[in-house]
Amino acid sequence: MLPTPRAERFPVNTPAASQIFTTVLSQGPLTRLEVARRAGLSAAAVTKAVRPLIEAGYLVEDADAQAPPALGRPANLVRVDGGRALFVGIKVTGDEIIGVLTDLCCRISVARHTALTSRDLTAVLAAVADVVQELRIEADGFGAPVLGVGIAVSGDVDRGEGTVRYSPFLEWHDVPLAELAGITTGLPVTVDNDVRALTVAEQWFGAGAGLSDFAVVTVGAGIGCGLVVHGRVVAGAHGVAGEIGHVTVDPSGPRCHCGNRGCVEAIAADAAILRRIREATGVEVADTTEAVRLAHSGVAAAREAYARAGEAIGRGIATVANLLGPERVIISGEGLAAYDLFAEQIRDAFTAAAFGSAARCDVQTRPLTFEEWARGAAATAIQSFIRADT
Amino acid sequence: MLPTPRAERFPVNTPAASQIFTTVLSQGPLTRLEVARRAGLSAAAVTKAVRPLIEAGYLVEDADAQAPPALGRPANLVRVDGGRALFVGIKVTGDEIIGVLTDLCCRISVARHTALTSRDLTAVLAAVADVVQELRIEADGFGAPVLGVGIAVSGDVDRGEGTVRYSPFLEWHDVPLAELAGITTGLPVTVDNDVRALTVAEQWFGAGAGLSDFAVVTVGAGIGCGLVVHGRVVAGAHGVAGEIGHVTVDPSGPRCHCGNRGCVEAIAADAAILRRIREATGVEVADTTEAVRLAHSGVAAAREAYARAGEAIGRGIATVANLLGPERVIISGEGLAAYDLFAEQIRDAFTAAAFGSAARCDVQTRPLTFEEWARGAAATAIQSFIRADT
DNA sequence: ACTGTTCTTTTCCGACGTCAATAAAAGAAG
DNA sequence: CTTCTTTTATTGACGTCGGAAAAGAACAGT
Repeated sequence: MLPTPRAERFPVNTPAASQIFTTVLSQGPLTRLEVARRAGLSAAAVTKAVRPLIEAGYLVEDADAQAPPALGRPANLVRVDGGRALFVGIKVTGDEIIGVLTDLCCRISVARHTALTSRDLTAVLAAVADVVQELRIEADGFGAPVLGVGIAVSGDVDRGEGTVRYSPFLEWHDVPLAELAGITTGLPVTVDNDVRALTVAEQWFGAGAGLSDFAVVTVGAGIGCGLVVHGRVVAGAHGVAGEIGHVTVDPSGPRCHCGNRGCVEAIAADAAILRRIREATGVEVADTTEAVRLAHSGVAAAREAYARAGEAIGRGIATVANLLGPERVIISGEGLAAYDLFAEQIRDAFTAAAFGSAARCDVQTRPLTFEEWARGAAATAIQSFIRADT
Repeated sequence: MLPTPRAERFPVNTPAASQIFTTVLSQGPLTRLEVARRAGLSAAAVTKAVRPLIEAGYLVEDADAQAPPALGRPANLVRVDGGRALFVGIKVTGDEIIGVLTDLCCRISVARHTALTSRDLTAVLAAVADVVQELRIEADGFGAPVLGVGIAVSGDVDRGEGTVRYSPFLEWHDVPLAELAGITTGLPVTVDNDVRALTVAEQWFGAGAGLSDFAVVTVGAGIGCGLVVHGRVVAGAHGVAGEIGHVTVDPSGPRCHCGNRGCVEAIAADAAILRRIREATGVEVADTTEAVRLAHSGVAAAREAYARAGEAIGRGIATVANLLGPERVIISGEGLAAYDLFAEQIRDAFTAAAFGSAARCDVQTRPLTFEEWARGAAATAIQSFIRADT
């Protein structure tokens, strides 16, 4: 977001034009008329907005257009030329930095993992700069410029300011990360919360494309949730939003690190599942892979732990659906590796707890590799580049 | 919303102008410069938008401006002339119709209650027409035209279409109420869900003025919730939203009419409190007035029922705060008559269950008479008249 | 009276998007 | 093969909206 020297700028500033570009970006190849309809504009406006974008190389006409049973003049499909520009997305965790290089359509071409030896700001900054530098070298092979960097951090992040207000994992307070990383990398940097970044990726390049109200629920080490309401990601007045992990599902349940009992996260997060298996069997379980294996081999305690987790998640999703009435909920995260172990419970608990037609909400799952978190960061960088506030 | 013959129209159509008017309407008398700041526009735009509105009589310059310690040219305050136009708000319940006459600033001048003998559509329509007619006669005394009617109905209402999709109390399905009532009254009619209407009233004329993210929680016969996110009332993709009443707070709690156990509504709604007192004491309690009396006179079972209700409400509010991070939550409804009986529990449960800085959310209470529901309906009519989609 | 300060208005101008008309590109009909 | 119909894309004129900048207005000190 910072003014970085000689950075290439998107050749469009009007709200309508950036909305048109966004529509093409997220809703695949479209005819100009169809773009006009979906963006609520006239066909003329689309024609006028599209031309400079084609000239600048961001849009192309799809020559090999599939011709649906057409009457009248055949339509010319317009799509984004993903290869026109590249972006870097970075996910910072407590002990690792994951970087990806994506094109303008947020397709990953290269990924890099780097272990983090220290959580000091300077160490993280250096590691980030290293990863960005490596990916820029890779980028040379693609013949397109890298136009921005997105960094995703868990915790309380002010994207507008580009600061990390508080990160429990990194133990940072009020770090102006966008500015600092902008200096070390020489590129425009966008910083956002990791779950919100993932939500942006779904909104523009995933299962949320074209929807104005949906939710993303991540299952894994923690239980997170990104919300899109009225077409915009919810940020929360005080930096807190989407804390589905701390919705109470059982006041007499296990204690959560937040101090309450029976939070979704205290039942369905990886550590909670491992703990429950240990408490039931007395056997220490190393990691989730092991836990999944146990469950699949029929160990009752493991199966039961996953069933309870599924029920908690389903209830949490129902709570979101009851309050916001989203069109769709996308369940994602590393925890989905065990999806078959709790899919049924999620669905049953959701259906039972959803009120009235909130149950008509479409609940989907989407597998998630760890690089997807970094891809979310890239999505925020793309969003900032286009500077669409939608 | 229907095109009604010779209805007076608001002399403004541009988004900026209606936003300017809305800002003045909801944020009291303001200087033009201050309006510009809050609306994110230039001072010139405000001057240009304000003039025709003053000429049409909707705005006036406040002559008796309080002059704060001023340096430089004194500011001219602009405010809405409430007396310029009148609106009718109607709340339809299962057995009563409440109508109010308000001015443009949504201040009630007259109220009318009419018992409903039948829930048939024709009977309700006739009663609505009667109430509107009576209020229009009253309106003659104020020398201002009645410019619209708002009707609030509980259930699934499509405000855009002006239809009641489903109302459990009235047993209506897909009734085009706005159109029908428009014919019988000869005025433009807006139909909306009752809780959302109340939320609009708070957003424009109440404790939500100027906020872009807040929630209204109503406590009484049911537990409802209206949400404003990104400056707009949440309607829900399937007509369901804000169902805080069916957030589960205790999976082993009392059964709720929705089929689940331990919903907020199953613990904190009027009937739930009465039932709990009856089950604990064996004494049949007639109504909430009686229940409050018992609690005030020290009957332990009654006090405990209210305490539990407060805890459930506080947890429900915390759930909203954790998911959406609103700036403020406004607790309202007839149930507040017993506020002193559960205020402490609401606050404690909220503080305990709110995650991190979500607890910084400002929780307020606002007493609510039954006419306020009708006032909410009037607010939707005013909103439609100005046709601001904000 | 003059200056400084702040609010308000005016004038000018560029930009944006719609309207309506026109061109383009097919298949269908004769 | 020509002409018509249908649908999509483009063009240019036009009106409008809102911003920038400058001028004006209204007061308090000095």
